[in-house]
Amino acid sequence: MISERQAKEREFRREKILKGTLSVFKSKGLEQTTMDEIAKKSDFGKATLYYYFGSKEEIFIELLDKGWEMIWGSIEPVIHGNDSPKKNFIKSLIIIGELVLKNPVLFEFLFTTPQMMPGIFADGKATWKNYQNKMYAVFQELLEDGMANGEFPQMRSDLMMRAIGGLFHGLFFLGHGEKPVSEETMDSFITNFIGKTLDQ
Amino acid sequence: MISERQAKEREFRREKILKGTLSVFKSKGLEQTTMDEIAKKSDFGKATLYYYFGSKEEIFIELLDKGWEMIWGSIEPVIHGNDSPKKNFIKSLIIIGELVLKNPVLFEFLFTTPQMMPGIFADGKATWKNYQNKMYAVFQELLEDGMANGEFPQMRSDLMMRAIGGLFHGLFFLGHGEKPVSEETMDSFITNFIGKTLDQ
DNA sequence: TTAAATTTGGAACCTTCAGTCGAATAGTAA
DNA sequence: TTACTATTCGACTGAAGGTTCCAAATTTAA
Repeated sequence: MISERQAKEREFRREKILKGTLSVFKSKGLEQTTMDEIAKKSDFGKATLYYYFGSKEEIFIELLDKGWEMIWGSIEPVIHGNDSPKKNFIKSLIIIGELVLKNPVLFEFLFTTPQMMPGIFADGKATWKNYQNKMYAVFQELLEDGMANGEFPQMRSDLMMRAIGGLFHGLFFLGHGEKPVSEETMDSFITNFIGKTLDQ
Repeated sequence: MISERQAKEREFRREKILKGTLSVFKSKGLEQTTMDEIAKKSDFGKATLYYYFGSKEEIFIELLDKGWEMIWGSIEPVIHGNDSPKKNFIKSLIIIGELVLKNPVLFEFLFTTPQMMPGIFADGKATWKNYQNKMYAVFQELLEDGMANGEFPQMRSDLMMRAIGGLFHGLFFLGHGEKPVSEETMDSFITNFIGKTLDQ
C-alpha cells in the first residue's frame, strides 16, 4: 500500500538526502563525502540511506541526472528558437550562467564529480551523460552554423568548445569555487569575449 | 657505505618504479594505481617500494615535481627572451606542446592527478606547485604585457588564461587522450586562434 | 486495539588498500 | 671465510568506508 501522502513524504526524504549530500560535498569536498557524513548531515541513520537509495553511486547519479535535466530543460526551447545561431548560442550561455549562479554548489558537483569518479560513467542508466552529450552536440552545431553563416570566424569547432568550456568554468569557479562571479561579470564576458573576440 | 655505482643503481631502480607507476596509470587509470599494481608492474615486491619511497604520495609528488621542473626548465629561457610578449607567449605554448606530444602519459598524469588528490597539495615540500604557479604567473604577465602593448585585445587576463587552458587541454586530450593532436594542428591552433582571434 | 506494513539505525560485515614486520638473500670488504 | 651492510619480499596489520542484518520503533488499516 503506497498512500499518496506517503509517496510524497518518501520523495521528500529522498530529496533531504540529496540536499545533505550536496551539503557535505560543499563543506568537506568530494573525498570526504562518505555515507557516514551524508547520514549525519541529512539526519538519518546510515542504513536508512540504503532504504531510499540502492547505493552511494545511485545518490550521485540522481544528482547528476536532475542537474543535467534542469540544464537541458531550460536550454532546449532557446536552442530551437528561430533566432540566428549566434544569438541562440549566447542566450543559452546566459541561461546556463544564471542557473549556475543560482545554485553554485550543485553545479560544482556536476562539473567536478564525473572526472573524479570513473565508475559513474558505467552507462546504460546514466541519463545525465545523454543530456551532456546532447548539449555539447547542439552547442557545437550552433557554432558550426554560425561559422557557415559568417557570424563566427572559421575555426575547429571542437577546439572552440574546449576554450569556451575552460572559460566558462573559470568564470564560475575562479579561485576554487569560493567566489562565483557576479551576473554583470557574466554579461561582460559574453559581450567582450564572444561578442568582440569571436566577431571579427 | 654508498658506492658510486650503488647510488646509480639505486637511482635507476627509483626511476623504474616511477616508470611502472605511469604505466599502471596509463593502463588502469588513477583509481587503480595502487601500490600492489605498481609493485607488480615495476617488478618489485610491495615492501621494496617502501625501501625506495616513503609513501605512495611521495612517488606521486616526485612524478609531479620532475614533470613540472621539466616544463619550467624548457620554458624559462624562452620566456625571458627579448622578443615581444606575444611572440614569447606563442613560443612557450609550442614548446609545451612539443613536450606533451613527446610524453603524453606523463602529462596526462600531471594535469589530471592534482584535481583528484587533494592530499597532494599539502605544501611545504610540493615543489611542483611552485613551478605551476610560476608558469601561470608568467603566462598571465605576458598576456597583460601584450595587452598593454596592443598585441592582444583588452580583456580579463585571468579568464583568458582559463580559455587557453581549456583549449590547450582539449588540443592534447581530445577524446580522452587517445589521440594527441599532430604538431601541425598545434601550429594551426596557434595561428588561427591566438593569431587571428585574439589579434583584432 | 491489534496486526501488518513501513521506516529507522546501531552494530556488524566485508573488501580494499596503504603501510609494516621480520626473516631471507645478495653483495661487499677484511 | 666472516662479519656487516644493502636489498628484497610475502604475509600481516589496521583503518576506512560501502553495504547488510536485524530488531526495534512508528505508522497505517481494520
